[in-house]
Amino acid sequence: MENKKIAQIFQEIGDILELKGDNPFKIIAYNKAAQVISNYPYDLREIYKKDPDLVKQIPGIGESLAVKIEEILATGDCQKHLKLVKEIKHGVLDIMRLRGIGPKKTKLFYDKLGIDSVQKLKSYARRGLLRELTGMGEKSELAVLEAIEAYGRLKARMPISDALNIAEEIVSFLRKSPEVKKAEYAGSLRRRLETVGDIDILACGSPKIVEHFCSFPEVEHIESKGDTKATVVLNSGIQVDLRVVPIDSFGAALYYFTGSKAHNIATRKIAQKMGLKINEYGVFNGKKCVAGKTEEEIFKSIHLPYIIPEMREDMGEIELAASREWKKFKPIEISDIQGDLHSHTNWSDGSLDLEQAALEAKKRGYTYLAITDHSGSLKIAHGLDKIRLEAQMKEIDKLNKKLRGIVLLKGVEVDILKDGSLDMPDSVLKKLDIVVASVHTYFKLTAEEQTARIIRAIQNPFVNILGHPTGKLLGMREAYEVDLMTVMRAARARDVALELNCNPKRLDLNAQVLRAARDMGLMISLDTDAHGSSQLEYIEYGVHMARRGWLEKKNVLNTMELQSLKKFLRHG
DNA sequence: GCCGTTTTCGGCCCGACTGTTTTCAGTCG
Ligand SMILES: Nc1nc2c(ncn2[C@H]2C[C@H](O)[C@@H](COP(=O)(O)OP(=O)(O)OP(=O)(O)O)O2)c(=O)[nH]1
Ligand SMILES: [Mg+2]
Ligand SMILES: [Mg+2]
Ligand SMILES: [Zn+2]
Repeated sequence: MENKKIAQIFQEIGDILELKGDNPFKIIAYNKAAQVISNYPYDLREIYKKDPDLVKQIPGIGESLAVKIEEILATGDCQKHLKLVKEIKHGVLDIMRLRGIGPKKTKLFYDKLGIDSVQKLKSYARRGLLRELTGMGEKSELAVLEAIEAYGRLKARMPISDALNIAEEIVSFLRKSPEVKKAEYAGSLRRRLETVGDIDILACGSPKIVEHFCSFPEVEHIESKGDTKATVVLNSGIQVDLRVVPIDSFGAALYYFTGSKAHNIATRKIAQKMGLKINEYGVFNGKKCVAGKTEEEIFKSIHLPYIIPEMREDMGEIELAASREWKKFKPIEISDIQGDLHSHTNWSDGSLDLEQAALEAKKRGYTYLAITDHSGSLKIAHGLDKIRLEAQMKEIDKLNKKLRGIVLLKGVEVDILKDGSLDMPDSVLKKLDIVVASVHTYFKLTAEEQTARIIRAIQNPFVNILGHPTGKLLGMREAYEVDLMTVMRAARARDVALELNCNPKRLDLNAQVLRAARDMGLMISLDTDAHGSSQLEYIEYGVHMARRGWLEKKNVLNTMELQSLKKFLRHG
């Protein structure tokens, strides 16, 4: 998918134009285009091939940017970008990315002192030469040094699971104070983005809350602090933003702080057209506040129904909410989930035995659980060979006679070998209730090879689900190169489902892919890939992610009752 | 550079904190 690269080019054009002091609204246009393209569900190359005119129908892409997209698709880059990159030293972009240093200061340092790298900046700051510049002083010079220090220590984007626990801790810490009437986490965390840049927390009550917040034991230092907001960095290097507003503004502030920024701007524009103004304190008609206590009120004031946080990305959700389609649209809920179709036991690299696994599923109110241990070629995972898998099948049959209220499905997570064949003979696969096929090796194939390999695997008549379809590990390993759209069409044609792997280290399938799947009627299976006790809980991450991809009950395989599920698994 | 049931020109979300400043620019959420 080249969308990411195109988005990066537009983002960099925006950054350089900003450095040069170009028209701020042009810069906004480039930034907006980058945001839209990076969240766009479809491969722009495919869209362009289908009909070049479709590209400029994407909101935020006009004539000029459509031409540049065409150029990038054809040549790998565009002249405007190449020219701008030549005009600046690359080090100045690094300077601009330092916290508290933006385009204006970066330009000042370069124009007046020829500073074109973080290294040089540090040396000038140490020698006290920055404070001489107009608009600079001792404090801002020190801030530059601190920003350079912080650059290495500050945590980059992290998987959502790394932030969730600490966010909940901070929220309960705040709630202990009598000053705090309400506290919630917001931002990308509340939208359940798979990675988050920081933790955003909203509290309602008096300005004293800010002090209390800064006294949280894990706070390493305070970046900024006022009556209504503060930014701190924890010992772990995680940044936490607090926002404090009066209780009557709770809904407006939660709405503002949940974002996304693009969604906020979009609905603020709608309000503007209606003669209203939305900010974090409420919706205003002149001086009069017409909404603010709840998020529902805010939506109502601009004639929109409530949109769930997971969808607020300004990627069409506002248009959907305003359309007739909305009545029929019901995002999937956790209670829709009937079972789990990918789990491991101590027969391979899991820790529970079959019965314990079954009981955990039953405890969740599930009616089925598929046991899908690894196949033999995965030695590190103690994969099952044909003999042991058949032995396990017998055990499961026996156990199912005994179990009440839960059915174990006999399955395997069969390894996809390098050539796309499967690590288990068809004669065994055909006896199973369910087959998950996944890639665990040879991540470095070319996109063409990997695509052909996976398609061959899912063309096996016994495969039901393609496991962790991109192989990415959040913050650890990139997705392998693969033409996912082609894989998805092949899967759709053969009634194979794609897995949304709910393990928080993976969250493999993002919102964009899920939306594409939804549009083509491709089934998605929300699988926890549980390897031990309590890991069926990962389904929560998956349901949130599914909602980000606009999935409804009907798009998700494991919302089916056992009977219809079995029918689907038999391919009709 | 994008966009349009008021507009094809003239707007483009709105506010808090910091530091340097005699009234605000820069940066960030
Ligand atoms: N109206 C408006 N709201 C903003 C703006 N910037 C940020 N916000 C709101 C929406 C964001 O979701 C929220 C938190 O800001 P963050 O910078 O932490 O972004 P967010 O949490 O969405 O993503 P992140 O994972 O932290 O990068 O504040 C802005 O320029 N305008
Ligand atoms: Mg955030
Ligand atoms: Mg933030
Ligand atoms: Zn697995």
